[in-house]
Amino acid sequence: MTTNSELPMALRAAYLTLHRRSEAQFEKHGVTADQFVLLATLARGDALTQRELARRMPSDPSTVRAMLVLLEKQGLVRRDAHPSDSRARTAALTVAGKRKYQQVFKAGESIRQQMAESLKTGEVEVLTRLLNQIAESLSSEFVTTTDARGTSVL
Amino acid sequence: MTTNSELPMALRAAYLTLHRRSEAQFEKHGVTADQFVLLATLARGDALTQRELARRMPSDPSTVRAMLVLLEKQGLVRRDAHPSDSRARTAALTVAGKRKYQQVFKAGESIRQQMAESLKTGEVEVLTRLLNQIAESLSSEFVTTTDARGTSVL
DNA sequence: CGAATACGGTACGTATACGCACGGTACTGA
DNA sequence: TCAGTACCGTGCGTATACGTACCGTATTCG
Repeated sequence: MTTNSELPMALRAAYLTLHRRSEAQFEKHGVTADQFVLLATLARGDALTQRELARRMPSDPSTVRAMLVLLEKQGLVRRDAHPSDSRARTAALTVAGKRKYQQVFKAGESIRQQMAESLKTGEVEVLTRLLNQIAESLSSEFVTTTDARGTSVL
Repeated sequence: MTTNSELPMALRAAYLTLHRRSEAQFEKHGVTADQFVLLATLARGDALTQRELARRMPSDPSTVRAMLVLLEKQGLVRRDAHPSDSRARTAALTVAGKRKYQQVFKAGESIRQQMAESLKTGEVEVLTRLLNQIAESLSSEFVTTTDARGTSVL
C-alpha cells in the first residue's frame, strides 16, 4: 500500500533508461552497453576465467560466453587456455580492446555527468550505497520465509 | 575520477539482481518479471493503447507487442480495436489477468519486504526519489555536453 | 587408486530490449 | 479536397539474460 511497490518500478525505469541512453551513446563505437561493462570488468582484472568474469559483472556465465564470442570476433578480447585448470579458459583484453575501452569510457562521461548533475552534492554516494545494499540483500540465498534448499553458496 | 563510474554499475547490479530474484519467485505462477510489470501497468490504467502502455512501463512498443501476444495466448490480456482511432488497439486485463496480477503481487511481497528491510527507515523513499530523478534526467532528449549549465528540461 | 561429486564451458530454448522499415490510418494546412 | 506529415502497429534482425542439459576435467574421499 505504501510506496513499497514503487521502488522496484523506479529501479527498473532508471536502469532501462540508462541502458537505452548508453546504447545510443556507444553505438558509433561499435560496442553495446553491456559489452562495455564486460570490457570494463576485464580492464579491472585481466585474465579472468569466464565464470569469474560473469560473477563480477554480474551476469550469467552463458550470457558472458556469447558476449565473449562476439567480442573475440571484433578482436577486442582474447580467450586462452587456463594455465593450471584445463577445464577453464581465461579472458583478457587485447591491445585494441584496451584502447576501445578507454574510448568508450570517455564517450560515456557525459552520461555519468548528467546523472551526477541531476542530484545534489553527496547524493551520488548515497544512491550508490543504497543500491549496493539492496543488491547484496537480494542476492543472499536464504530467505526468512521458508527454507527450501539448504545448499547455500559462499 | 571519483565514484562516478560506480553508480551505473551499482544500478545495473541492483536491477539485474532484482530481476533474477523476481523471475525465480514468479516462475511458479507462469509469468515473468516483465510480464508482471505489464500486468501491473494495466491494472493501474486499463484499456491503454499499446503505445501508451509501452510509454508507462517504460518499454519499447515493439517489445510490448511481443509480450502482449504471449499474454493473450495465456488468456491474461485482451486486445480490442480502439473505439475512435482505427490505427490503435487497446490492451486490457481479462478477469483471469486481474486474478493473476493479484496473486503475483502477493508472491512478490517477500522480495519488496526484503529490500525494505535492508534499508533504514525512510531510505526506501530516498532511494525511490533519487532513482526517479536520474531516470527523468537521462530521458531528457537534449544533452548539453559542452556547457554544463543546461537549464532543466520541460 | 577408483568412484562419487563438484565444477568450467558449451549448446539450446524462451523471453526481453530495441532499432528500423513498412503498411495503413489520422491529421494538418494550403 | 488533397498532399504532406505524423502516428500506430507489425515484422524482422541482433544482442542480452537466464535456465537447463550435457560433456569433460578436477577434486575429494573411502
